[in-house]
Amino acid sequence: MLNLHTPAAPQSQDPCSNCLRHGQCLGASVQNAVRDDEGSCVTVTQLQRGQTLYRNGDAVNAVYVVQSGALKSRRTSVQGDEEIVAFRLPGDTAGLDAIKASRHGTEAVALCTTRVCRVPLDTLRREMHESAPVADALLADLGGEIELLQDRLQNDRLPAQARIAAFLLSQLQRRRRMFGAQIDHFTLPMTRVDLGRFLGLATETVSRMFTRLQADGVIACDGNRIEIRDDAALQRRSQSELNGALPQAA
Amino acid sequence: MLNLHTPAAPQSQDPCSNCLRHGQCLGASVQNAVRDDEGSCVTVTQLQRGQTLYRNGDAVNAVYVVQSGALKSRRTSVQGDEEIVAFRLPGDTAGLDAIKASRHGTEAVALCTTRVCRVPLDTLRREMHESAPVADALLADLGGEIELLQDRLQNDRLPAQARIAAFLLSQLQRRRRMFGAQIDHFTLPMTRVDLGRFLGLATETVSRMFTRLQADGVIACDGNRIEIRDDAALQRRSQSELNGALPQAA
DNA sequence: CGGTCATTTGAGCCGTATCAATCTACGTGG
DNA sequence: CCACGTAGATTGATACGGCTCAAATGACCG
Repeated sequence: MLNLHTPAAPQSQDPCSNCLRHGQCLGASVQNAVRDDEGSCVTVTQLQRGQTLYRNGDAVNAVYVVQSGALKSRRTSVQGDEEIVAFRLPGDTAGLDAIKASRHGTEAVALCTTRVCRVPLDTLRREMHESAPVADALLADLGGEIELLQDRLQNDRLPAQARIAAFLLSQLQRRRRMFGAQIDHFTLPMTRVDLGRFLGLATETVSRMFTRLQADGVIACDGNRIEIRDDAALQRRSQSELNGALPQAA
Repeated sequence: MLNLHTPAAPQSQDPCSNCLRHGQCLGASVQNAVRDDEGSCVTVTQLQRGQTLYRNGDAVNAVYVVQSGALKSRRTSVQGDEEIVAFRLPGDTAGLDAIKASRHGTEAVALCTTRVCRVPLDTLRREMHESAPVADALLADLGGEIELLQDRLQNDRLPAQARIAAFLLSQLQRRRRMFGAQIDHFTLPMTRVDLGRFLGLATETVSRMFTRLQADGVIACDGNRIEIRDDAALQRRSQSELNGALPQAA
């Protein structure tokens, strides 16, 4: 019951100054395009864990770029249970999935303390015509969303262990792009329950796969703190080669 | 081995005149926008069953709107087997999934004799800035692709019978939008094998589900000719209510 | 007429869901 | 400070849905 809806008051000044990805996102390109004309339309908001950014059925007034923290975009299935469409990490844009419809078909909820950069939709639509960089950034984000969903579709057809392995690899790569290629451990912002709802697996299965990957020495983990001990083995398992644990010659 | 690559020579004249959806697609809005300036950049091409429109790795030079017939957009999974991302029916746009990357990540193959309307990508990108209708049509198509993939993700988590039921309903609705609400039968352009690769089911499972739906009187079918005998029952089964066959009192 | 491809049906097995129990961490109120 | 309730995580036992393997049939085509 901790879904306080109202986000904290937006902070002014340069919205990109505190962003983990300043200047490399849809929000930044809009901000740059607008700056010439008038004041800032792009505002920054902070959410606490569990707070909702927008709900299913809300009018689509803006899209949101994650600056720090993490969101989950969720849907409710016909049977009434939660399905997680995507996790949004810094640099990702949430809300684009409703750019066709006038109302959101998903909800966005903060997984931890999260800063987002709010881009009004009318600004976006206007600047898309005025500014080539904005148009490019928008098309890139939309195309990225499509690629993401296609990859997810493929992933959902792999056996459970491969889904987990592929997920961990994608998380690892995200951190590496952000913090450097030497990173080999990180903290997952989501629970096992969320992970199950994202990957289409029962929570118990998720847990069992983590246990197995640990037992085989591929990863080490303490709660949500994950250490990748064997990249290559994880890679093999993500392609459902089940012999990923053995020390292989060539 | 019947993948003759070269499509038939494009036909000139008004590209929309023979289209099942003339004037209501991305191609038409581009055509209208361009017509003012210069000659037509939008060309029509006919494909035979099995012909490839574009391949994985090809440079993305254009997107294609289906005028009549049907395409499948396919990918190859890490294990090397075909996965069908989407079927493209008249009015659908193929090739948008690569709008971010410079090369296609999917292949498009004709399921039967198919006419497509080719829209060059540079024209599209240019007119997107010049013409609001083009921008709107493009955003709508991209948003539609995202919605489609999200729906597919949900569908892939339902039991086999529900996936088939939901698929048949979606096909039925497509025909009804095109030919009228009284339609209750149609011919599927794809094989059971394709359907399995689309829905993430073994061919045998697809076949068994068709058999069961027939035995229960929900549908009748002769090969790919499908008749929907009980809309409501199909609807119930698409939500994995397994009692869909019984005659129900409210 | 023989080859290939699509479809259907049956038998058996395997992976994952489900059900159930336990354990921990955490926050709340007595 | 402790008793309690709640939520997440882990582990085991069992059931079942769909995949795999196998075989038979029919349609189409060279």
